Formats: sequence, C-alpha cells, structure tokens
Amino acid sequence: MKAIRGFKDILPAESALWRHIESEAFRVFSTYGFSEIRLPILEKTELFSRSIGEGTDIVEKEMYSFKDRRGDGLTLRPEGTAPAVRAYIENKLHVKPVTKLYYTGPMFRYERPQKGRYRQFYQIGAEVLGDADPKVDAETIEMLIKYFRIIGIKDAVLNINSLGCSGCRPGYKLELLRFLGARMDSLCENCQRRVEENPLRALDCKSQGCVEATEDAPSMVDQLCRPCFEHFEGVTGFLMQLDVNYVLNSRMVRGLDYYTRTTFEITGPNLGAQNTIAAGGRYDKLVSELGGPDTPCFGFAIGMERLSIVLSSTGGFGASLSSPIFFFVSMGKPTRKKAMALVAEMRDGGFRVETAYIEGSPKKAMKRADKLGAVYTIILGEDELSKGVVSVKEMATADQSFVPYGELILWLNATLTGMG
RNA sequence: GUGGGCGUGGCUCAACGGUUAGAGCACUGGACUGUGACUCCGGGGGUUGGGGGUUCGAAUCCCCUCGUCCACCCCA
Repeated sequence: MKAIRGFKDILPAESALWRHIESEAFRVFSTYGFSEIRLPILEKTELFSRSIGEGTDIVEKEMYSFKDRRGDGLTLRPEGTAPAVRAYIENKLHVKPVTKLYYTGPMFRYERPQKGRYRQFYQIGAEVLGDADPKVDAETIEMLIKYFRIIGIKDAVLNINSLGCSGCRPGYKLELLRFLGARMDSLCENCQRRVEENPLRALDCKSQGCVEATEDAPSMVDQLCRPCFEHFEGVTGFLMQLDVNYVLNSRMVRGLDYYTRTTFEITGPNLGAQNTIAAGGRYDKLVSELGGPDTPCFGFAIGMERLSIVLSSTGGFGASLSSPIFFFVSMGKPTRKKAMALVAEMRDGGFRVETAYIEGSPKKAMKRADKLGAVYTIILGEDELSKGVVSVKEMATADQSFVPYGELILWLNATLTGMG
C-alpha cells in the first residue's frame, strides 16, 4: 500500500521543523492582533466556484468535488480565504470594526505533483476583514516579511502590483485587449486562446513570442482610477516607511478572481519553478458577493511545504529543535522499581527520558543510547542501588559521575544550564 | 492535461545483452561477561517499481502501466 499520488507523510524528521514554522507564525501574527480560526476542510462546492471564479483553473479542473449521501455537492477546500469569509459572514463577526484571523491546515488541488507542489498541501493563512486602509496592506506584508526573517528565510523577494477595482479594471482590460488583438500572430497558442477569457495572463506568459509581443503593453498601474492609484501609492509609501523592499511588477497576475487592488507574491530560493512561498492581496468585494455586508479585506497564504524546503535547503535545523534526550538504563531486576520511580520524577521535571531494562552487560543499552542520540545516559545497576546513587554519563565526553537519588534533578538542571 | 529525464537491498549508487546482480553507509552477531563512538571478523537483507514482448540468455532492448523529478501549465 502506498499513499495516493500527490499526498505524502510528514515524518518525525520533518515534523519538528513544521511545528516550529507554525508556532513562530502564530506567535508573530498574534503580536499584530491576529487570532486563530479553525475551519472545516469540506465546504459546499458553490462557495468556491462563486468566490474563486468559474473560469479559473482551480475551479475548472483542480477541485476534489463529490456528492455526499444526500446528493449535496461538496468540495475539499482548495484554499482558505473563501471558508474564512464564509465563517466571517455566518458568525456575524462583522459586528466588530476589524477582524484579524489566521488559520492553518491542508488544502487540496488536483494538479500534477512536482517539487513544491502536492495535491494535499498545507497553508498558513491570515485575513484582515473590515479595513480598506492601505496601511493594512503594508503592515500585513511587513508582518510576513518579519516572520520570514525570524524563521531564517534569506533571499525572499517581494513583488507587488495593483489590479485596480471594478471601476478601472474593465477599461484597462479593453485597452489591453486592443493591444493584444493587434499582435495576435506573435502570441503563443495558449495565449491566443485565453485572450478572451483572461487577457492579463498574456502578460505573465513565459514564451519568447509573448514576452516580446507584450513588452510595450499598457500597464495596469498606469490605468488605475484615482482612488485605486492613491491607495496603491499609500501601500508603497508605507512599505518604504516600514523598510520593506519590494519590486513593482505590473505583470503579476493572480489566478483567483476575487482579488482587487493590491496583490503581492513572495518568492524564495532553491525551489525551481514553484518558487512562490507566500502570496495574497486585497479582496474588497468578496464578502459582499458572498452575501455579507460591504467589507474590504486583505489576506495572504504561505505554502508550508515550500517554506520547509527553503529552510531545510539553507540548513541549520534539526537537532536544535528538539530537546535533549536522556536515556535511563536499569540493570538487573532489583533495580527496576527504583528506576521507574526516578524516571517518573525526571519526566515530572520536564526531561525527555527514554528507558531500557536489561540483564547482564550494559553494552547493548549504551549502543542504543548512542543510536537514539542521548545526551546523557543514566545507569542504575545493583552497585548503584546498594549505594543509593545513579551513574550519569555524558555521552559526548564520556565523563561519568555518581549522583545520589535525591540530587538527580538538581544535578541535571545545574549541568544543563552550565552547558548554556 | 502536454513534453522530457530517472526508477537496482532501508539510503547513496555500480554492473559492455552473458557465471550465483555488487559496493559503501545503515542493520545485526562476535572480538569486548558493568559501558556507546573507533578498529577487526562474521551475518541477514533484492521476484532490479509492476505487467507484457524480443532473445539461447534481459537490470540492460521494445511496448504498456505506476511512481518520481524537471519544464510547460498553474499556484501557496
């Protein structure tokens, strides 16, 4: 039996890093006023088709959708924003002026697996609901950058853009359409086909012909209406004030329909083609489109697998993330009772203790201690038992000393803090 | 969904179409009856991803399939 395609286990060797990634995110986000929300993994299909957009790749060909026993159309969530917004409306969280939420968990998309892209993947998301101020955009991005710095992401690059609003985007789209229409022959097949659907995509295309053909294409940022332009200027201005470096990328396009105004993407090193480690933006119309009150919002999602790839490729993690292991060896039947009592005492004291009970030579136990990566091995044999002590051996130096039962915890604490 | 690379013990990899598919690491036993790492000696572990075909003979060549990686696409 094997896990199904695009699904994988996260084994202990990796999970310590995952927990670290999550807990640091929650710690940092909470200092910005975010609180956790736990969302269902399954939602009505309609929630996603309406929010993400009928014509998008996600909705069109990547969702795990099925009918339940009653015949209701359900979908394994492909992203977190729509469920968060649904919960926000349903639970009337809008009675508060601003709501800041974060969440984590698995998302599902039926895509071809490759490095940094899986069918079940994990995101950490955050949403600010109820504030249109450009300061929110800048501050939330700054929070994300700070978080990346804290967990040790280097060489992250922030790209930002503005997609305008329902007022100015259609006009831009028309103009772009005219521009592309005059150059249809130089566009790749793919882009010729999608010009009608989503002309913005052509700006993002990597094929030689499209890159050249769209070199002088009109840029959205130049076509923003006054309010959108001022908003965008506000965002970039605040980013500068917050010392956040960014690249203005007027070609950056989003694959979800709900985005308005600010959008951004952060890329990381050592990831190949799937190099976006976090992305997001503003979605000012989504809440009202889903039946809630007019509520401007901003949010982002982080790809956990990609983060963990970047972090493990740049090194430094592993042993340091888990606490030192103590290995307690009890030798000979008479020692057993005392050993169990001492182990219990150590665990109550917060130590991480593995145990082995052996007859005869401690050789095997020592070997096992070594394999486990024990920092200290504590031996209680019949000699020690008769003296009321244990032998404590520091594995790295092979130093060994007798410690009376009653002083064991104190001794360990003193030694550990001494180590620094 | 499209194109390409790669699948050999737990891991990293060898093996011109030709003996019983090897090595290092890992695992395990001993040298070493109260002490791990280092050293030495021994041991177990493979239907060469799976299925079919070509051939006297296939890990090796061909086809199908599954998986993985890369690019496209898409996105976190």
